[in-house]
Amino acid sequence: MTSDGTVGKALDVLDQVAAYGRPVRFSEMLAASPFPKPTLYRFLQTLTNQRMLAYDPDRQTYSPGVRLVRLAHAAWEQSTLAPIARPHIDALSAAVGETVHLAQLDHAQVLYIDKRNANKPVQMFSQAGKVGPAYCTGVGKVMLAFCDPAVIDAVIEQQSFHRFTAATLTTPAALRTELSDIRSNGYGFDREEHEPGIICIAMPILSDGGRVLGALSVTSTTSRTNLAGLESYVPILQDTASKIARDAQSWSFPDHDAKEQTGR
Amino acid sequence: MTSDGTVGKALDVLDQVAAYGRPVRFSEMLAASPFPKPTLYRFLQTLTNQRMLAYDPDRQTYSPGVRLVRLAHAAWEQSTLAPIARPHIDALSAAVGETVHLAQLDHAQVLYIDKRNANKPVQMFSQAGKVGPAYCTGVGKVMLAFCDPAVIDAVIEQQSFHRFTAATLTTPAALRTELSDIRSNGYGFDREEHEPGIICIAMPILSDGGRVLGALSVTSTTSRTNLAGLESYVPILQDTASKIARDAQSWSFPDHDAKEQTGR
DNA sequence: AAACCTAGTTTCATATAATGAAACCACGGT
DNA sequence: ACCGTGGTTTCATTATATGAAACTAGGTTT
Repeated sequence: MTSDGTVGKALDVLDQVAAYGRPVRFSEMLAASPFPKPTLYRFLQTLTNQRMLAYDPDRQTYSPGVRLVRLAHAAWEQSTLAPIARPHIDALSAAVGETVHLAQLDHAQVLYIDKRNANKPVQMFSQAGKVGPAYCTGVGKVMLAFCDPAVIDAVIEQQSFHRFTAATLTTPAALRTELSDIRSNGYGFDREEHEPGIICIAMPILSDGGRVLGALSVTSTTSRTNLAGLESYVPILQDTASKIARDAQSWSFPDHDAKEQTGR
Repeated sequence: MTSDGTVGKALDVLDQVAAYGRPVRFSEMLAASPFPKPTLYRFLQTLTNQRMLAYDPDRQTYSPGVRLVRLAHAAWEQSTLAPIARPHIDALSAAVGETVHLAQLDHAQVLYIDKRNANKPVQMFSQAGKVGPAYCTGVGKVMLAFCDPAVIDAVIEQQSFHRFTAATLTTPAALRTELSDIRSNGYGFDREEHEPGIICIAMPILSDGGRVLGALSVTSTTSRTNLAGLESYVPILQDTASKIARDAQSWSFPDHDAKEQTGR
């Protein structure tokens, strides 16, 4: 499944660099790479020439390159809910005065697409582009809950179920009952499952056909409110989600987790 | 120079998709592509499998994929000035109350890395990740002015010199004298050269060695102020730029436009 | 200072993967 | 039923990626 052709391998290398989250040396990568020395070396050269990577000659380190930022802008504007949702998120943010997140599901992980801080608007890549675990975030669980059973199985398979807090759901079984609850409610919570003191209410964004387009959430702290307090946002969240879904409808959305086109 | 190997070609295809700025059909791309039909077809398949592209089966269109957003987040955090500059930009924004831009030079174009909106937001062309022309933006001219002569020549070579407004500099000669002025002043302006009514003052961010790290600018409109008014921001801009440069120093920055590593 | 690492770079015969002309589908129109 | 356009697949040919081994530059130990 993974790695089709030379291009796939090169992109794996790119992912590997990105995964470090810091400039990384050749030897370091080599140790963790399935590729032999010269192969890895050439991939890094090629990617650097293409400015997908940036090379620091002093420290001899590689990091993700600026060309990605440019490409991502196009991706963000065309292939995510963000541009459609923007006005609705703005309105929601103004109404609730709390941190608002917009997320989509990408490859078994939650990808944050946009964000409004309570106080000041934050730029797109400062938070947007960040990924989080699907099993212990409000948006993650809510999106998962409304996916096809087959997708749910596949995604659960890939979760690490790392315990972040005392409340983290750490077993597939616990997660499945939670998903079931979410399906009957129509929305879900994060009960300090990812960070202590941080709670949120999350609402799925569903197309007419019931397909999951994304999710949005309002986040707060236990010091400011509680789950019941967050629940008062349900109407406005539902309203916002359905407006986004409506607008997305006309746009006719690409299927991000589309099955491979070819059976090969 | 362009296109080293299969990977380079695939990335060219990716760029092509991104350049359209909208979902694009296979046949449309084929018409504009140097590749023969099956080759282009396979590149699109590979990129789609890798989620660098998103394919809409209904409309049979391709757009940039979400994987890019994730990768770009890493790039933004590691290979741009943005994380280092953030606190300083925040302070600057608060002090001047106008739109503030942070930009870097990427491949003869201006890449906007971060942005703070004015209290009173004016709808404008720019956003983080967006690119603009180097020859008719404040940040572009200012960065170019302090580049090596060889780089200047190369970049000027690649400019389109499209006339956006009456004030746009449309010849290499005009641009070169402007750059010379900027070098002696230490900063530069955008005199409605890109958009009518929009003016800005731009300050380069230079390392100790005099290398161009990026630029920042304060933008306003002719209805609110004039060039002389913007000039009053020079001290705070200089201060901000030097603080960013100082912080970047310790970080030891990758060279984005590094010469190719190998003489081949 | 000679010997010896270690990390990075280059070579080159071989294996592998990309290539693209042509053939093939699928479907909407006539 | 026929044609035509747009998309997909085949397959012999060719170009490209591959990786063992050899090499080089710095730094470290004897």
